Amino acid sequence: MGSKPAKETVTRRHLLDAAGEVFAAKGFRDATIREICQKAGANIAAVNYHFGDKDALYTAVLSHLSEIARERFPITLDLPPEATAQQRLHAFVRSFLWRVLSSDLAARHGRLMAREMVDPTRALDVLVAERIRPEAEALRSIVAELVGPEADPELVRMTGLSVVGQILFYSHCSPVLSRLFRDAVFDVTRLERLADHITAFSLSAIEGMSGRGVAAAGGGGGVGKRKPRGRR
Amino acid sequence: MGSKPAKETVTRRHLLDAAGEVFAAKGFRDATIREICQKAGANIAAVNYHFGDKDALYTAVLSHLSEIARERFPITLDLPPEATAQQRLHAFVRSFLWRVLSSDLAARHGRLMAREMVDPTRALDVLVAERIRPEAEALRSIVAELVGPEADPELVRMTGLSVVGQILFYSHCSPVLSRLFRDAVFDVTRLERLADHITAFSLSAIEGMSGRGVAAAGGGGGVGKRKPRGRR
DNA sequence: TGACACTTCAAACGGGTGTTTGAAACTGAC
DNA sequence: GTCAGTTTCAAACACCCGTTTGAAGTGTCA
Repeated sequence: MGSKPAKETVTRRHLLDAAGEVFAAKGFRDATIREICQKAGANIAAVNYHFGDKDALYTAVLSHLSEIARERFPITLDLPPEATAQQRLHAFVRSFLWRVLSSDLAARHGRLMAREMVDPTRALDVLVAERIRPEAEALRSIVAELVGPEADPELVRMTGLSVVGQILFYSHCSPVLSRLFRDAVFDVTRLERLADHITAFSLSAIEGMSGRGVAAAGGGGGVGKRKPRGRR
Repeated sequence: MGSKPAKETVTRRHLLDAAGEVFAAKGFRDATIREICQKAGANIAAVNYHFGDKDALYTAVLSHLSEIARERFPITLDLPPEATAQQRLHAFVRSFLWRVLSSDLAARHGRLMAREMVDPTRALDVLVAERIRPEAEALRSIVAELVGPEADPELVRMTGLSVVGQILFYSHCSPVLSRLFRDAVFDVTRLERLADHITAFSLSAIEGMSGRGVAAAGGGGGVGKRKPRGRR
């Protein structure tokens, strides 16, 4: 619990930055303390002095980056509290996509999380408890509102997973994507278009699947392309 | 090119099996030759004698498992050539899901591929060229037929990625899923329901998004929620 | 200045890794 | 039984890793 606040020295910050870079690029195991220290301009013993050991450095990086990602791209971007479920879904997709693909610090968090999901370290348990579960619940409630109150809980769950699956795919498979398509760079407009697509795709799917579709109403902010009142 | 056929001795096969197990469980880097050999009941030098080095063993495992997966779960399961696009999409989703989640040998391939996608080794390039790209093209043509011939190629691409994203998510994030939901086992009926959901979700999305929607017609085999057709 | 706590440093330690080696064991044909 | 070819074996090698150590540097306050 209340461990010491960990004085913010300059070397400590350099180590944190360099470690984020190297861990994101190579993963926990393949990253070496020697490389991290060299990139940080610090001595090999600096990690052990400032953090204790490699594990502690890793979890420090993870929580640091995840805090950055959360405050830069909060799940409910700048939505008013009375936003429609459609708008909230769009905001969710958008913020997640940016967290994971935008080419700044937060993206390191994306790659780190991707690694952690496929090949968990001990840090995943607290990550699931503190970060992932709350946001999964947020998504669940959005989807539940879209699908309708009487919907099968398992349908709601699978639908939510279909949404995040579309998003995380771009993060998890980016090495494959960059090999499949040579124009696989994600600039701002590309990201926005992607967020629009995923949102429209999901809303359209939900609307079509739930015989009636609460989703058909709404019509809030310009989320999808156009919603031509689905045939069914 | 035509390297030697690699005599099939019993030790070689044991090594291949054990390596598949260990590589799938721990990844290339964390897997040790010592553990593989011990599991195979072979001497430490056996890997170098039969395969050359660790890298060669790894690529041998990868190509071995990917061949198994491809022949056990071909993309067009047992469809007749005149099957509708909807049926072909269902078969695609189903075979992919089984490749990745079914709890037999092929699933090792799934975990191995997941690792390879997030954290590529040198083997990924040939994997993309020989295995992934052809199947990506197969999916593209299915989606193109569903979306309509006049559709924007980028829409087709993003839609295809939305489909595989939903599938691979379950493979990539299984450590997270098993922590989020404690009933995260994938038995046969669960898998079938999942395949049905992803197919229905995607078809519904496509139908709703493409103003008209070729998908509306079809009505072929019961692909959506209902599932009359038993297992094979 | 001198005492003190904090931080950095070069060097080494112990352990685990993939790989090599040279001999031993085995196999099957003559 | 002999012998060549193949396969196994225990032991060692060379390397890289995370970590530790004890001394040297650095700034602060009395």
